[in-house]
Amino acid sequence: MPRAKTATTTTTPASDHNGPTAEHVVARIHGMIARGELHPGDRLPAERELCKQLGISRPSLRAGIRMLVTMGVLHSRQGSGTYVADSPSLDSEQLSLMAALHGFTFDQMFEARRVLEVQIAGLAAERASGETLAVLAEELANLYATLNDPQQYLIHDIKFHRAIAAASDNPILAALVEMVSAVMYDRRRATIGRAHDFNESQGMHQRIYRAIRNHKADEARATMHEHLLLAQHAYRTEEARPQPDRQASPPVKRSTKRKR
Amino acid sequence: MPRAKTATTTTTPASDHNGPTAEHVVARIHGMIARGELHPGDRLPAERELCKQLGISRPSLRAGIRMLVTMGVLHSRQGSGTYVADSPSLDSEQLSLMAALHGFTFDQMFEARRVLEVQIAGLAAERASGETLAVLAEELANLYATLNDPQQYLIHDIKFHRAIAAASDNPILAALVEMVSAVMYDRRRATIGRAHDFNESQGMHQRIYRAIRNHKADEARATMHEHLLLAQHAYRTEEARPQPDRQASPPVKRSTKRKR
DNA sequence: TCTTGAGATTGGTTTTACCACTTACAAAGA
DNA sequence: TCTTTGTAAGTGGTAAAACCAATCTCAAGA
Repeated sequence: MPRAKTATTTTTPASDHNGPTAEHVVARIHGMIARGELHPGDRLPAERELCKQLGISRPSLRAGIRMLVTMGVLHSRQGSGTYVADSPSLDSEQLSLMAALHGFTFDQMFEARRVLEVQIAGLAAERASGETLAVLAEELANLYATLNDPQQYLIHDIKFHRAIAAASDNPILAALVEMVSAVMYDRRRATIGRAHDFNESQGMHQRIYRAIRNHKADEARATMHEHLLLAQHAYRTEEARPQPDRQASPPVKRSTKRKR
Repeated sequence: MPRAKTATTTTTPASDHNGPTAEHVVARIHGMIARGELHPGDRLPAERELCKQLGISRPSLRAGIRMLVTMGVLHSRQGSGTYVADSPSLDSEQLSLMAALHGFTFDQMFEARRVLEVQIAGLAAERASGETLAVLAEELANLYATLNDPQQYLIHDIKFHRAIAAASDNPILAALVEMVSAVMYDRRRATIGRAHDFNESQGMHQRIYRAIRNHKADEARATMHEHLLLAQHAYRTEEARPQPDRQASPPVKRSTKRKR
């Protein structure tokens, strides 16, 4: 009878996870941040000193720090110190790994993008300022410049969509888009070479940009919606094309035990 | 160079991270999962053996494993082994920490929820099956049962919204909702005690459930939209109200000066 | 004033050892 | 024969000490 997983989950995770020590470090630093004792850009005390303050060994402290680094809350620089992150960014790798683990389909990814980015385009149209519009225009130009280079075009495609998310002026939504777009990029760059024509895609980008610049929220949403549907269809075409082989190596030792 | 550092855009490249060793472990296991050599529920080789295979020391291996555990891809059980996660779940703690770090406002959280959950309610209405509807109905009943217990009501409120996300049949969207709702819970449980009446909220839940059960997507979306707006307003009221005292967390003291 | 290099400091890695927990299995009891 | 139980092996968790590599500081020298 494993615990019923009280649904509160995560919040104060004395849950399974690792031993309490590493969690203790995370909770402690979490508390320092929540209490306002640590701000973005601040430097933490040296490891050898901090582990004394917390009364734990250095490996344990490092374990906790490593978790926070993985979460994107801290980042360490050898020889310098450990600092509080100054720009919010969710690590996209975990979504990427989950995608590989649980076989997220591309249709699901595009659906998630539609849910997020259609509304975000509307918000961006309502709020975009001169500065964010300039970033958007720059990425639009980069897209034009790389129409004949699929790999580079894909990169700037992602950046364009992220710039729109940033223009929505909601860091939470921007972070979510970053996650989803990262896993998108990971999987699509494998097949992007088989794409044959970005003119249609780029035309949509142009229209989206204009709608945002002119503060036409409805038009921005509608165009983004159409764009994502077309992109989804384009990807299906890429995927259907002959593949340079990607073996799915035979199953290995599946333990299948785990009662848990 | 396993990770895609190319499309990291404006945000910190996340390249610094830790040394390459831990990253190497993550990339290696990521590859094993992507290649289909590891499946959810599988058990990894013992640490002492795995570190020989990878040609690194045990602490380094453990550092990489700890990162994957933090991402929710693996989970370790002392005395038993390390296993591949069997249910997708993004660790919400990182969003929670980012919220504390960068001062996400509640309006931003509710806006993110609207962007996500309104469309998700529509998807749920289109796809909800008998089984998922049963889960929804159960949570609805739990809500009724806890109308007089704010803390419990809040918990089931979150679970109800998560159940809707699950009913959308898109694990990516469900994972995103879990993240956002977790940080929501963390911050609202501090003030939920000051709420005085959940009847309005519960009426909306009832209407949302009915719309989903009857497969009325438009109605589900409209009702969810209205519900989230009302909830946002209700929270503002709670926040403004004097605290009925409940030791809970002391007010944030932001007096500390920052020293770069 | 600018450069430079030595020393101190910091995080990164390894090695070794021990502890706490879990599991499997075989011996003892019914 | 079946059940119980206690031991032993194996697992992840923690700790300590030592060393490596990158960085920073700062004073000596040009």
